[in-house]
Amino acid sequence: MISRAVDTKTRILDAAEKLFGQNGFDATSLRDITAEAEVNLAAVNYHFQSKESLIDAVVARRVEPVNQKRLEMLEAAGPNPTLEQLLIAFLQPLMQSDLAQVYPLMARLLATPDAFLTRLFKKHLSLIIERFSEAFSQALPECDATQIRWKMQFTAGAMAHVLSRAYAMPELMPDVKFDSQTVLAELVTFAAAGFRAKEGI
Amino acid sequence: MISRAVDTKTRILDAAEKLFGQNGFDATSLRDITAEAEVNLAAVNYHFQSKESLIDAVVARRVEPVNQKRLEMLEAAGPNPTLEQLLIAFLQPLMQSDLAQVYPLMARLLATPDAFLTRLFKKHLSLIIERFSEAFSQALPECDATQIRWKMQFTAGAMAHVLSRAYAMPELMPDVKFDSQTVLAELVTFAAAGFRAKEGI
DNA sequence: GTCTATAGGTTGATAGAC
DNA sequence: GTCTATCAACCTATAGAC
Repeated sequence: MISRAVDTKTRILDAAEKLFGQNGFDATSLRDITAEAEVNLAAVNYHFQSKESLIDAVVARRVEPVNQKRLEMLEAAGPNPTLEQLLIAFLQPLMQSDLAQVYPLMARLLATPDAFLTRLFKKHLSLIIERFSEAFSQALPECDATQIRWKMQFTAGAMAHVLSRAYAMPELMPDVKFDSQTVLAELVTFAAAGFRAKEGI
Repeated sequence: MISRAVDTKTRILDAAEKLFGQNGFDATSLRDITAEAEVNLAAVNYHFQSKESLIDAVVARRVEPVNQKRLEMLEAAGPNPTLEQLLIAFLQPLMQSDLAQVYPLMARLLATPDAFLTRLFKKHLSLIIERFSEAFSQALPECDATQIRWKMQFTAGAMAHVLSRAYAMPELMPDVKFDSQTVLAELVTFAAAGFRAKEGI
């Protein structure tokens, strides 16, 4: 349930974030959102102009702080960061446990290749991808730019999959407790080894 | 365009496969499908009972042969397969280039955690997951079952992400040509190293 | 098996009172 | 800013003629 101690605009954002993550963007109607937020239907079109603008606002509210933290951690790692430092700077700001409620939304954004969402994705992430691919290339000078991009895609896909299944995990993996700290460590270990691996199949 | 040289039922499956992959399950209406297939709207409910049954049929037609090939390759690898052999047996049947038209559909299935699709996913993949997790555990005896499951999740996520972006890749990675043979090799190398990596972060 | 026609319900968005 | 009421468009599914 969405807290009533905040203004209408925030309640709409909170409800939309929850339902978009849970059921997807297409399957969530504006009526579902206003019912969850306990606000009037017309309030959505008053505060946001359209459903697409609402999606943009919902995503931007969560992505921008994550990206800022990523760039801060990238900078804090100094001029010659290790591969592990780079992976943590990229993954940790999103996989923090206090963002667990946002995992499903982020997973939808990462894994839904619709035209509008792809545009949104590029708008919010092209700078991050650029900066980190430079850093990865510098950390692995023997690896060409194409290979770096594939390895980043693999890592992002692994992360997206974990985020999308975070809540379903107990069902899919009954004896495995989901703990974001542990999974982050597992993923960093996995991806770091993958980045360092040379061709030879 | 869907070929007219096949029967109505197949034309519906072909059109649905294309549009579900392109625009998602929710965003694709039965009208979209019958228009693309050039058949009458009522034919969908005649040949399939409902939209959910249609989705099931569309998925089953492609997943079952892939799973059969996976089990064949697993068996053909003998009693003591290498990690690389296991990864190829899991990944190659789906990432074959002659299945490129099916990539978007498979990516949607893998990356959409809706209740109905999760049920579909489990129905078609639980046997595969069981068999391969046993085989991975046997190939990496020093790795406990939980870690094996995470590493499989990471690998599946990397694969799903590549499949979902296969057609968008030229746009997201302008100077990288998508070639399923090359990407398969890159992914096997990446994942094999990730599987062998020990904790130590 | 294939068609038309339509029932019955939902959707995003807006007009206009307060 | 918030509400009610409503529009026009869309949806899945089915009944019934051929």
